[in-house]
Amino acid sequence: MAKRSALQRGVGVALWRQIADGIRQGIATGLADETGRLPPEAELAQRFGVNRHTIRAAISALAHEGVLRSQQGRGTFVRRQKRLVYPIGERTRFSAGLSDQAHETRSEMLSSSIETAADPIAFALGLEPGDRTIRIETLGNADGVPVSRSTSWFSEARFPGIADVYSRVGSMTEALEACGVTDYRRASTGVEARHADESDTQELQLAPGAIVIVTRAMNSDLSGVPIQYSVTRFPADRVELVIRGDGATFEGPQLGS
Amino acid sequence: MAKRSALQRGVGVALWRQIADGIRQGIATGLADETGRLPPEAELAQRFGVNRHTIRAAISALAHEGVLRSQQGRGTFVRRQKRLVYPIGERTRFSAGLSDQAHETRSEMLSSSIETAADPIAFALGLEPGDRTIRIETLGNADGVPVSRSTSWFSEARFPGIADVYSRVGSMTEALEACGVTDYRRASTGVEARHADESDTQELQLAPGAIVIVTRAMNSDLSGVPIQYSVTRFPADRVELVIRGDGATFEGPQLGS
DNA sequence: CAAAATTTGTGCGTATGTATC
DNA sequence: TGATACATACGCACAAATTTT
Repeated sequence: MAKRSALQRGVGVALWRQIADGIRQGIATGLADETGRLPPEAELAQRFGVNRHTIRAAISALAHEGVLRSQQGRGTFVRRQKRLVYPIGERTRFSAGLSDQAHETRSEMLSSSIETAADPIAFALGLEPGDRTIRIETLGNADGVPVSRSTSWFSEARFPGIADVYSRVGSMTEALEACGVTDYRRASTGVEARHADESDTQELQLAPGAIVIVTRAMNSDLSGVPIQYSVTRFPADRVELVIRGDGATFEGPQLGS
Repeated sequence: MAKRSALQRGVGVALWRQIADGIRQGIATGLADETGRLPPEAELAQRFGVNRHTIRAAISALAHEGVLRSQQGRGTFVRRQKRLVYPIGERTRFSAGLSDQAHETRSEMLSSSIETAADPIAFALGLEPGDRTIRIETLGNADGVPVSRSTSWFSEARFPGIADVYSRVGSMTEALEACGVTDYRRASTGVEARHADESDTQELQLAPGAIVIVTRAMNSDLSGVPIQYSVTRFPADRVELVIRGDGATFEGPQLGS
């Protein structure tokens, strides 16, 4: 077993939170045994070099977050084990990529509105500043757990009723089909990562200090005309992106975790 | 300007660090003016709703980190403004993608070693467990700032002298060429994000609590035979990935930052 | 079935870090 | 600069639930 990375004091991040992140990370790399049971608090305390109270604070945070569950006398157990793999490629779609990894995947529309296109979005969609766009907010679930939170823009002139259709069918692919787009492609995807802000922690049910992966995506129709610009936030501890993989993913080593 | 996200007390992350992260994020979205000057501390204190001491602690941390520089009587200034865009596609290469964004990009070999292939890497490279691999550690720089930290594995049988060649030429593409690989393609890329650990903070010169984007990549030759497996860590506040973009990237809105 | 060992839950005192005023 | 309040972390002790002997 590799030596656990050293904790740092006095850097503005409490030890219990660093440990919570360490445990969360460790779960993916064999910290818990095959039954999902974590080592006892005393052992974790020794391994991390802290007091048992500090371990308990970390576990308490993860339990509150739904990652762990403790039982007096029995131990502490992992609730969810694996990360979802979200494939990104020319034919990226929400449900198609996840349906084989979870029992139930659902994309739900939260709200929609009409906006005057500001500069960057107008440029991305090939509109004039001042043209009207439809903005749609969606939440992606896998087995009841939020795994993505998207904001999408469409040209209102081209897709006037897309919000209504989408709210009924719950699938972007089907909604676009109903608007005359038989097929579309992912033209480009930007990827960033940052700390979750307040809206992330609420909408994705995250712990404060959690990490979100942010993608900015352009979808175009087959003739290359942009049809959709969207910004999506993924919880970094529940989702992993895979680019141009055929769905298979190697379980490579983590390196420094 | 969107309302700044509320700070939270008692969540294991000190206010000054939350603010430091907020400022770091805000720099990318117009917190500083065109000269790179930040609003005065008093104004920041009011905007974040904290005492000026707390703002000073945040600025001090960012200054120590090299992001800001304060001058008595003049103000506080941003040192680096934009994030590097690291393109990922079929023909992903290090220097080619960055050379137009920085004056000097360099990839430097830190060390190399010979390892017996463990399960996941052997599988990824199409080797038998027990076959020998060459492991190469590299650091990517752009204008003197670390922007990537990679660990790569190759089959020793196929590329016996690749470490020596690479350490001389400083380019993976050229090193592979010298070993008979005229061209190669990125077969798949896995993307995750996590907090920086101790080795990240040292090797990439990051602040504790910073975020790293981790990619796990497979490169194959033109006949589809895997030749390289690598794990790369990028500082999330210095680098942004773009997938299958032609290099152009839209400056879309950040949404919740 | 009973006793011992294991493991989580709780209480208290103290020292230090964080944030305000 | 101090004074104050709260959060964080430690150390020790013991209670309660569960498993093992």
